[in-house]
Amino acid sequence: MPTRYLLRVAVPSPIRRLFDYLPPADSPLPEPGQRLRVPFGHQQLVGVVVEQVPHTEDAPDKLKAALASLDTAPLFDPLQMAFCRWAARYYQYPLGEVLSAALPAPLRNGDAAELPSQTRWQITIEGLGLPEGAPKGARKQAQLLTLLRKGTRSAEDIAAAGFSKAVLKALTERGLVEAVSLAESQTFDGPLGEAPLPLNAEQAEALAAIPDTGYCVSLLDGVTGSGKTEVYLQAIQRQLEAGRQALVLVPEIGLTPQTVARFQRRFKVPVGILHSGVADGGRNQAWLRARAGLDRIIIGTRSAVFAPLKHPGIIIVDEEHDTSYKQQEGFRYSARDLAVYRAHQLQVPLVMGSATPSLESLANVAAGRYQRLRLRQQAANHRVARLEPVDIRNQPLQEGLSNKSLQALKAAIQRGEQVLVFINRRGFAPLLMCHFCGWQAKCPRCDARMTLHHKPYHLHCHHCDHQRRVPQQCPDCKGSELHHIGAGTERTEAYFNQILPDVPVLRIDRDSTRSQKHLNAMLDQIQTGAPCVLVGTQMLAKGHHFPRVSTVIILDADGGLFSPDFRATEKMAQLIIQVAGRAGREDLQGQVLLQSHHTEHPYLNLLLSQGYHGLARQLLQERQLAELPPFSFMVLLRAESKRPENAQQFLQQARQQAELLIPANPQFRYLGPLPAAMEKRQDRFRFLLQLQAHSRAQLQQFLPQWIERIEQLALSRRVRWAVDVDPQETH
DNA sequence: AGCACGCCGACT
DNA sequence: GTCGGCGTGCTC
Repeated sequence: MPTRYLLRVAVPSPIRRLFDYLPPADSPLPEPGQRLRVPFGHQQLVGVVVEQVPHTEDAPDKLKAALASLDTAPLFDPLQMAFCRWAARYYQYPLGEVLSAALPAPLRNGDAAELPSQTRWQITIEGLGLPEGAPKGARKQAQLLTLLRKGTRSAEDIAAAGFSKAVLKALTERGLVEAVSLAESQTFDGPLGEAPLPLNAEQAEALAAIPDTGYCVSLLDGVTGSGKTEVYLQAIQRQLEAGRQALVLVPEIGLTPQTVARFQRRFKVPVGILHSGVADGGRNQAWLRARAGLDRIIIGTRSAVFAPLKHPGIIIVDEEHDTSYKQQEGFRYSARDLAVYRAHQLQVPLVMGSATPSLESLANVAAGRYQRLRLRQQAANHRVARLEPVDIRNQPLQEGLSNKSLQALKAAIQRGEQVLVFINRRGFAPLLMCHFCGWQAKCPRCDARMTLHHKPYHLHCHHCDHQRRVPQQCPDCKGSELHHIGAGTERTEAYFNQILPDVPVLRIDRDSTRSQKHLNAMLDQIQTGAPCVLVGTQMLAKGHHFPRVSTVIILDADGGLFSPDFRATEKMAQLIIQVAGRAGREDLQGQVLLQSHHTEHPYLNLLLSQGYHGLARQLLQERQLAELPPFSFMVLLRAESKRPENAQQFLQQARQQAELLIPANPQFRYLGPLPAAMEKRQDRFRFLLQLQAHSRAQLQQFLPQWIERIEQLALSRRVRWAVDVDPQETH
């Protein structure tokens, strides 16, 4: 008698186990990797078949039947299933949730995995050559061109985006857009559009060192302007010529239309974009096209590391030091680290690039796991900006600026250049305080002060988004003198507007760039090269190129020197070098003024005299002495609760359980429970327990056993808890 | 995580 | 009298 097979299914639920189901009545027995709609408690979920099993281990009476099969063939191939299983195990996150995170939203919710139409509309080379916003006077046409710059679209997509047939027709007649069949977009005489740039000796050497096939991780370690992208492009070209695909990961903010346009200009192949700025439908298409092998280059942010590839050829991780590769909640994976495993699994080369490589990657080079490819030489039209400390001890400051900085700023503007002022605080003032009694505006839900914003005028908590109106008088003493203390981007912007009434001041921070249109308008204005002052936060350090900026002022370089976070100095140095990379390009000699109260601090001096790598060497030595990552492996158990004692006790008990498994010893250390850096956030009290192990294997073996015990603690259901493997933020 | 069931306070 | 607070338990 034939056995009636059961299906072992991964369901997107926080329960760390698989569930067995009877196969759905209608279809043939689903294969591993196929999606099912299943009943789960009182809801219905989309699960993925992991295995066909002849019988269930326990509770056969509880078995339910799957409701329907959602795919006729596996959506995940065996290799991808294995990749997700590995990720689930490494980050100790439920497989069902990992598989769910690997899919674009529509597929996650059970939509059919179908590519709609066989005809695609594509922007022509002429169309790409036009500036953004053209043709002038034809708004709809310009908008459609902007859409098609992101990649080809089917007629359905275009209609769904609100464009009529007439718009498409007009663009076709102007020769700016053309129809291509899917088959046609696959077959082309060669992948090249624009000609490759000539390589200098270092670039040629780097390119030659990247193998065509087989696993090999290269760290492309090159200063800004040394032409890393050209090396990526030519490495990708070889893969395209061999009929294979390239997966390119970029930081969240780095995926600008300029980046995409550069790839599209260079190659005639279809490019897929996977990132949050692309609507669900588009992302779904890109995912399916990557899987079908139709898109030959897939560019995306963090989650694109899960993109399926029919003919994998190479993986690129640009700006590998960028922290946006690590997801900071839920499934706390690092796309950069997963990319390494994926490249190994697919046996393809991986190239990571950065001007400021993470200490992790530098340690991997030192250990011989990665090969380092250095680009020290800047292109002729790039010159390194000079870093200059500005001692602001006992100096009069105007809105945070020293006289020296102010003079440099004015001089640059007078020379017709652009200036960038970097402040790591948005809003008008980080503190509202009563002059009479010292009352401060605090967030009712967090251990944080509320930031005063002027446009619109309100108080805003940057940690929980709580907002309230600004009191007219002190709520405590009724005093009417409320002082705005400290400066944020808004205040600095207002200050420059006041002292330089004829100079445009552009503020670039999360508040001012919420509208893509406004951001684009500002970027356009910057590109004109007319003198202006850019005021902004970290956003300025990423992605965008400002060739006419000659002078950069970093208002406060001290942040990274005294932080309890062991990564703070590394991050500060990366930020300074990245911001400096924005200055003094083309023909302008740039200068970067670092305002500091600690100009003789050894870290700052090392950075100034030996550059990023000099400081990195020192920091790596210190990490080694302190046995901190990357010389040990860290895991955090985070817990939060409205009752602080619950969270703290939970971690205490979790630690006891851990010590039963592995008693504390020099190779396996425990720290905590400790209050988190901001103990209260959104009305929850947060604590953490830190584990540091010398052996990654030992830690990985320990984690599932520990979590099993944690789940059995009564308190585990009364607090929110999460395991964070390789945490970025350790406070 | 959802979602239901279950047992105690301030409302139409 | 009931609407709803969140504690507790379950999900093949």
